[in-house]
Amino acid sequence: MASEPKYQRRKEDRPQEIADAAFAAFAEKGYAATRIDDVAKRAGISKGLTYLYYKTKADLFKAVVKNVVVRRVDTLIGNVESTDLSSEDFLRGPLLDFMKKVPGSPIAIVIRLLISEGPRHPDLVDYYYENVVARGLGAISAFVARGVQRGEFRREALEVQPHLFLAPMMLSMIWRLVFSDKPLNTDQLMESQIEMLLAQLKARAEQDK
Amino acid sequence: MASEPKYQRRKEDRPQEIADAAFAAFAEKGYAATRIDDVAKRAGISKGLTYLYYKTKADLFKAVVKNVVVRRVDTLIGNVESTDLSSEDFLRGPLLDFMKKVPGSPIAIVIRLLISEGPRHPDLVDYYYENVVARGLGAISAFVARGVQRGEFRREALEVQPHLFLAPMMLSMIWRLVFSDKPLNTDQLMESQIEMLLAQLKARAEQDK
DNA sequence: ATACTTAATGACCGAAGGGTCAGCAAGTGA
DNA sequence: TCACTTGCTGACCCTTCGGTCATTAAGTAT
Repeated sequence: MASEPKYQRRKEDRPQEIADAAFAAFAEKGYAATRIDDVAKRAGISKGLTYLYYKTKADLFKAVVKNVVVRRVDTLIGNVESTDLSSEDFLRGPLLDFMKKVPGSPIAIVIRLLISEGPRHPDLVDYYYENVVARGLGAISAFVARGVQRGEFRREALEVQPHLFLAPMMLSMIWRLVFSDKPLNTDQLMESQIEMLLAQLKARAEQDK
Repeated sequence: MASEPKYQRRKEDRPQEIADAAFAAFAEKGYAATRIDDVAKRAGISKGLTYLYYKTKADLFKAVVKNVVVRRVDTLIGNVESTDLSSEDFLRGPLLDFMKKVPGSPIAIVIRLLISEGPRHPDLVDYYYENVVARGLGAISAFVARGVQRGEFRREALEVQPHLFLAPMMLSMIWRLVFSDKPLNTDQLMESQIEMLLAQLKARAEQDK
């Protein structure tokens, strides 16, 4: 009678599994309060194995953040460039949908980690800035510029800071992270902002300053 | 010849001094990474004394947050109620000034702490919500309602969520906490938002939905 | 001066947890 | 089937740190 093997060797899958387990643990307890033992238990392996694939806890942290980022951002930014909707419809449709999803997505967790641990991992902050923030803001700026070229937006639209699109999304994210039980109609928040911005982008100049 | 006394007994001042030292330490390293020894050293006392005034590290954390909160919030909210400026001037003046200051103030630090440690201190989150967030949002709502009563704002202004006023402030705060070295004209962000909101609040209805 | 109270010290304890490594056993090839 | 490589285990080490407490000495009242 063959006895059950105690474990399987799965060199290929381990890193991803460990990173996933670490993400779950960090999400629940934060970086500092997460024990490597927890991560290992979640991944169904021994503590020692974690150190075979990630030299230190900080390395693991970095892998987790990059992992979550690369998986999602690219597809999302791609949409902005390839859509054939009118600028107005795109704002009210796909962009708004995206923004509504973010506060409840893993991206929010990553942001929480960056806020609390960022100062101790400046290289990670740079990585995140370049690959997410700068690209995201760039995509919005490009989108507005295209709207102007097409004659959908007035010329002054170019001066609107792209950050304004994201501000209510950030507030919603923080709100959910901190006051998870207090109600807030975050969707409406973002809708209102988009409408305000649209009014701003489209309006023909009516008064000179 | 009288020898220097090794220390002075200053029962009255110690709690405040310890809380201040703890705030500085938490601000620099975060809650989990702060050692009670650090706090004691900053306060110029021994570790043991800390425990005479605060039973646990968590107690100290709570004292710090409440401390920073109570000192500032009340005066700020008072302004909203006692001003004699027109609603429009108040928005562009004192409110805007206040919002510009917050991202660089200790309040930002407290928010960072709440974001990272909140889930482990639900009573603190509740305290903060009731004494800062709810009151702040309430003050804004009351301000808008008064503007409507005075005929400065249109009736629909009542439906604008007060959170919209604060969204760019939140984004600016997070930005500075995470990307302290990347430039961003946060003042302009908040100015634009206020102008957009003013347009929204004042506008006579031009179209029915 | 002297006795007394208590703020303050700092050595110490015990638990926790990051990181190591000697050895085990799962897979592999002949 | 047997030798060999290496993914994997888990006991262990050692430092760190929250929290304690016996002791000291600063202030005070008489």
